[in-house]
Amino acid sequence: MAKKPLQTPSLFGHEEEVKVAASRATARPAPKPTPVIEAACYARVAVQRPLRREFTYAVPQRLADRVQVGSRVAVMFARRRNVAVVVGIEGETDVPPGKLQPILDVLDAEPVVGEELLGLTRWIGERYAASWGEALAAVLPAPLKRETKSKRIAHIAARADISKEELAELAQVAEKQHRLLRFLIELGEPTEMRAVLRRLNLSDSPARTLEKHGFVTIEMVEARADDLGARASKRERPERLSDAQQTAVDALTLALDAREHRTFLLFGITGSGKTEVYLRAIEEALARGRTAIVLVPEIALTPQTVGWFQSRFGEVCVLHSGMTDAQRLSSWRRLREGEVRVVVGARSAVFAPVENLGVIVVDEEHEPSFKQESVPRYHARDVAIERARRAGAVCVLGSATPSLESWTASEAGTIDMLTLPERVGGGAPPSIHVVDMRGESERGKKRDVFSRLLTSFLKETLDAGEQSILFLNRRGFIPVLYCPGCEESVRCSQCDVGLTYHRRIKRLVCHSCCQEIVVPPACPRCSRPGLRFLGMGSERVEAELQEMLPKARVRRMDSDTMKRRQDYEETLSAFERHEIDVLVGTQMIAKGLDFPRVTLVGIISADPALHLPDFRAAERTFQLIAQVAGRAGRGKLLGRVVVQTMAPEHAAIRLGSRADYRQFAKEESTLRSELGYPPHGRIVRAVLEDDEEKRVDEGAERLAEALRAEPLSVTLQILGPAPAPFALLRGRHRRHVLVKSAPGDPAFAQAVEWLADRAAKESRPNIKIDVDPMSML
DNA sequence: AGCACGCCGACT
DNA sequence: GTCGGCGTGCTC
Repeated sequence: MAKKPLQTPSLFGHEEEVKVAASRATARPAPKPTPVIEAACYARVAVQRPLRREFTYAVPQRLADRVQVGSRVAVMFARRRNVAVVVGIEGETDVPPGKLQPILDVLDAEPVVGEELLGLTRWIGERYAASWGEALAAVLPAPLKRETKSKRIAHIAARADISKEELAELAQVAEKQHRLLRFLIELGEPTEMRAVLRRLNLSDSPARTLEKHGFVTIEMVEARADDLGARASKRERPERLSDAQQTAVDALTLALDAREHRTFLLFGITGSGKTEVYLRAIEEALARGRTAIVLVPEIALTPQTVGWFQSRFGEVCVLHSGMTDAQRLSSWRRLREGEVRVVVGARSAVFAPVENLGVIVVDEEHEPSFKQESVPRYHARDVAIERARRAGAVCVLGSATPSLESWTASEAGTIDMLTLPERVGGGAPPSIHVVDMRGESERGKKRDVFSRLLTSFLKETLDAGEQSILFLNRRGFIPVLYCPGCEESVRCSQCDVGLTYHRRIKRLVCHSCCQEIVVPPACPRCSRPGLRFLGMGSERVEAELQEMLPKARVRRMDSDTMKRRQDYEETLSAFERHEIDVLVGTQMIAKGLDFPRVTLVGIISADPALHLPDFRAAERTFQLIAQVAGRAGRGKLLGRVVVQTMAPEHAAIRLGSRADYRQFAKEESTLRSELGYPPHGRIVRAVLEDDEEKRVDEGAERLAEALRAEPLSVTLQILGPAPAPFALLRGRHRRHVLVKSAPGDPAFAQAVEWLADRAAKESRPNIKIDVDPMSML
């Protein structure tokens, strides 16, 4: 379908050629040849730049019959050759002829984007303060965003035999190179250079110098990643559904037949059979000749999940971040051709180019990973609802712990609620035990990791030949190195984040920028000795558990031990085969794993999530407890859950442990409404960043002041400027300004517009606009 | 975002 | 005297 340009591009593609030509041209005074263009008509075009407007190009006679709305075209833009998307065709233009440029080529025989996605991307641009072109870029698979076919990216790796002496010498003369090299040695394998440099906040200059001196090798490789096949995980098609499931399926089918848009909240506890409802809804859509999109959180997009859909529907397209560009392109084409009618994927699959959409499922709709944290900062759930609305399709939001936004909408009747109140296939819900850790320290005995109750449960479970999962949302051995002198913890000089001690490498690590330092003998701030380790991370939990239960087969699963996808697969299958008795892990093990022999789940501490500087902290904690608890007793065996906390009276923990969502939603909703937080209002957040503190301070101050002076802000609440929760991140100082509005206040969109314009005008400090932020971090 | 243009400090 | 830092303004 997508046609290649007629003439073969050079080895490096058009961009390079043009760049050379342009830089040569700058030597001469007038680089503009301004030929008179015979225009058949004019095309409005969106480019992938943060310019919130479109540009007009002349359509030459020879291309007139090939230029269509939704086609990709090649144009000169800002003196470079670019791919753009035609968003409109006009008979005339008021662009002065001197500025008008021609369309150079049409890159597709058929438009790549249909009317529906064109409208949707325009909506995204407006809603999320992005340009239409940026929103379109989120839709198109990477290869279609370039004119040349393949993309090569730089990978960097340290030489294998670098000596201690070489490293030590480098540390003396070139600090940046040393930091980079140490990081690469630790990684041990070739890694995408851009990502590494970004992580360490370095330019490519230290990397090039290291290469010149033979410490590292940099090579250009084709983008490539692991293939995510489906695993033979069938889900039997039950002959009968439970009454609640049947009611839900009937409601969805009815809506499908009405061919009108409806959004449903499918509220059902873990194990209540939500997946079967999705599967039936998709069956019904397919039976009516329509198509389906299933969105799941990235972390839940496992071969197992894919398998459920594949075994039921045969051909299913999968879209996820681990795929190569070529794989994504091929999935995309098959969907566009109508060859495959069901797609399962993460966030961006909401843009799958299917026609005649019947149903969009958003599973675990409360998951924060549905919010994209780069431009365009869209929320896939909200985009799904909007897309379904435009397509006259049914949207199903599924969750055991819905976002307060969806819950409130269903209570208000904006969306319809379907409830699955009980577990299908029997299986009693687990018993939940909250342990107040303030009562556990006893005559100097170390009980800060395992309470007496959890200890005895762990022993019993092991003796019974069953499995346990221990959860702690913190990596490392001990998270805090604390100075009693100045009552502060040792923090990263670049990020102002507390450093975590990792025993394996015997160093303090910043979990934000990966910088590592040796443990200082005295407090870096007040230079008094006597630094103390406080608290715990997953590494320490693992170590103490092994000490306590020497016979138990313990495995830790966090981003330190699971560097690659296959590590993850390997550990999970070992756990499934019961070669592991206790799995210790972070966030990674909280979701979606389904093991029938797990009868004990322990949350080592529920508190860290509770203290995040975020108005959703309580909601997150509630969800976490409910989710982790859902891992216990998924089979025939009875499950037990232990939740350890210093704040047992907190609503999130009190109600989370009883899985009383309704009550929690009620209490939390009241708190939010008092403060005007979502869902009782909307937020747009401006984050200002600069490496000079004074500049951000002043910039943030000016921005808040100017916005407050605008007439549009009379109904708005403008908070700040304040230091952002990471006031210093990778060496950049951060401030933020929050704008809150009442629901439905038209001033909200105006404020977004105002901020977007300002962000476009000012480059220092850099301003980022996040509409409906999911996190303040 | 890129990228070119244009104006002030440390090097051959 | 020039190379090169980054502030400013523009992109049909």
